[in-house]
Amino acid sequence: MLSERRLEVLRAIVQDYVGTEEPVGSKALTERHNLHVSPATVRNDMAALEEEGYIAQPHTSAGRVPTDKGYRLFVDKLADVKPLSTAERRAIQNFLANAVDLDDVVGRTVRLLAQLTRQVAVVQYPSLSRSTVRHVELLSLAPARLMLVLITDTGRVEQRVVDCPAPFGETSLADLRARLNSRIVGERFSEVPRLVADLPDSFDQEERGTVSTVLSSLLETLVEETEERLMIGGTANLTRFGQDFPLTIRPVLEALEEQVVLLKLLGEAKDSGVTVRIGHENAHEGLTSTSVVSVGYGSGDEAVAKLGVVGPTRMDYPGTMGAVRAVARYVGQILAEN
Amino acid sequence: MLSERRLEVLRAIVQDYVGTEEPVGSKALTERHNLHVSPATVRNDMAALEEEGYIAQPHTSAGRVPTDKGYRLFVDKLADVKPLSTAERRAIQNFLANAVDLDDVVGRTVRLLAQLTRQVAVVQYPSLSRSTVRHVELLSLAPARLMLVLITDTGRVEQRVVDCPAPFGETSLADLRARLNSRIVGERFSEVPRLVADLPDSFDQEERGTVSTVLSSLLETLVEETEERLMIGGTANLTRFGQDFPLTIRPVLEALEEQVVLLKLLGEAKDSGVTVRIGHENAHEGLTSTSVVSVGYGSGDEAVAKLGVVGPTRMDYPGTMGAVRAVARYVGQILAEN
DNA sequence: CTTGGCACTCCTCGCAGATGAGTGCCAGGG
DNA sequence: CCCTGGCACTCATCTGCGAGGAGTGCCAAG
Repeated sequence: MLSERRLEVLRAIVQDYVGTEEPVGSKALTERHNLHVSPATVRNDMAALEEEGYIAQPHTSAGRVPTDKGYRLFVDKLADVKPLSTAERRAIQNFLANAVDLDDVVGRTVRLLAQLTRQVAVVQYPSLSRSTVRHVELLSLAPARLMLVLITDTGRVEQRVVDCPAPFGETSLADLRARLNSRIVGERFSEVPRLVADLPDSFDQEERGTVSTVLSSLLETLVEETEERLMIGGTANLTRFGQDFPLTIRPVLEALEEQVVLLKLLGEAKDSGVTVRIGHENAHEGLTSTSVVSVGYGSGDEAVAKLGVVGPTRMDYPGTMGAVRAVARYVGQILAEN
Repeated sequence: MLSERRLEVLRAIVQDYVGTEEPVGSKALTERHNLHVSPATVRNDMAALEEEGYIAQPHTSAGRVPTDKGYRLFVDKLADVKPLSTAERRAIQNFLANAVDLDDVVGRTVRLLAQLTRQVAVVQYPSLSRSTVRHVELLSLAPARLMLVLITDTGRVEQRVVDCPAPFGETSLADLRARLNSRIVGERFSEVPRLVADLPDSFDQEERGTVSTVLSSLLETLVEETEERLMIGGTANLTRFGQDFPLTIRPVLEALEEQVVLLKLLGEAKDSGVTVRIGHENAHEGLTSTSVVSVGYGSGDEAVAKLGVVGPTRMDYPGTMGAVRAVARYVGQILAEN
């Protein structure tokens, strides 16, 4: 186990390195922090920390740099989430409150996060699977062609065209529409399959085919369109990474374009509380020199989606975590108000 | 006026520079192209071209590099759009044909363009203003609360919640829905205001208020949501720019995040034919060292939206123009088929 | 366990000279 | 009149070298 002071040294190293972006030496440490010990002592501590793998030196006779393991210890034990100032909080609330629809909410959230953290922001659209049904609409486009429109409590709309095996009268349609809505409005998506299973039974033989088709299309929408959408922003902040550029930035940009990768990344976050994945903890190859700070957000107690930021492992973790948490909270509020 | 051979020299310079990314000298030119003249002659021509402002040298005793003006002449007079190979065409068709909905079409188009041109691709969603109405749906959410859903012929769906001044019965609602649809289905958006102007008159006094509210909400949707959406991709290709990175790439990434900027950029494109904006011809400051190749696309003869790519001024114009044109054509076909 | 001292490593920076690609100009030839 | 070879000149790039300095590791003493 590391002594109290050694942890203090590690904390100081992380803070300094994040601030200066340069390897930090023993002398600078004693000057900038009140450690009450001499550089030589710090050197011994550093040697121990290096031995344990928390810090490393780029080359002999250079200062030390935290390793992924060092950052991990830092966020787990040494850092407190830094709450935002009230001014910032108010700014967030105002900015989000002006959103006019779901797209706008998500768009504003992305911009906000990117600006606050000066990093790349990723926001997932409220997931269908955890939402509830606000309304289902069936429209007749042609005698044997329907359009199915699904509206969620988070304001999302999904639509899909259904080709029916046989023409379907307006009255039957109205009937189906009414029965469908009475069964599933207000229910969670995951419940829907169970709730509609026996619906075809109550229709005439000849209509049953169409009803089944519509239902399977509905269920398909539920599953398939659970395909999560997301929005990203602040990619320009990647240019602050360092100057050894193309090598670093390229794979990150590539990863950011792969929605699958991002969704997996966000998916790994815990439902509640801020999750931090540091460097090599990220499975994806292009992101081994970045950290991902993510958190779930939702209109109620439960998370309906996640959001987060992607930045260099050398980032201001307390500040970033604070910003991410605060933004998630306010987005949740906004969604709840609709 | 420049002689035939001098134009030939300019063409050779552009081609070589695009290929090698390095200033091209007189000797290399004569070796790599069959100009049938000596380096000394080429030097004279180059001096003349420089005099006219078509090329420039980064510093004395370096090769020449085309200027924006040089590229302009090149694309206007010296370059033929390079058609894609049949294999490429088939690949495009297959890839696009598998799209399941509008989002998917646009998403695939972006990826396709980015991959073909190895540059940043920008695709605008089919614009509402030039589309026609496929269906309007009115749903009752609460006694005095409606949801308005608008479906376009290009598959786009816009929805909006309307708060009514007074409760509105189901029968009146069905009535309004039917009349609305019979008037505007199949019509272009720009026609809608005229077509629905007198609709409130045919309703009872007490319902008129709600009808007007709904209609104005509809018109608002038409105007406001003509707010164009777009999708971009292939930003990772920016890393191929050069190595003087942060300076170049940063403003470009920033510009790409400003939808307004991009929309303006695409908006400047002609409706038909490929438009090329080179370097400083782009109004936006961050894009003065990039070129934008754009083209309109649509399901019929008329363009409903635009798409294009953003890349360094030093780009393969014939190839890029060919790819952009081809992709636009096939996207148009796909949209027409729905 | 802490501290000051000291030798050592090795990165960074600046400078000088060599290299070489590329140019501009000029005089001669078709 | 245009093309061509020759030639001097410019200037960015590369290389090697030495000084400077930050930072370390180790040791012996408090």
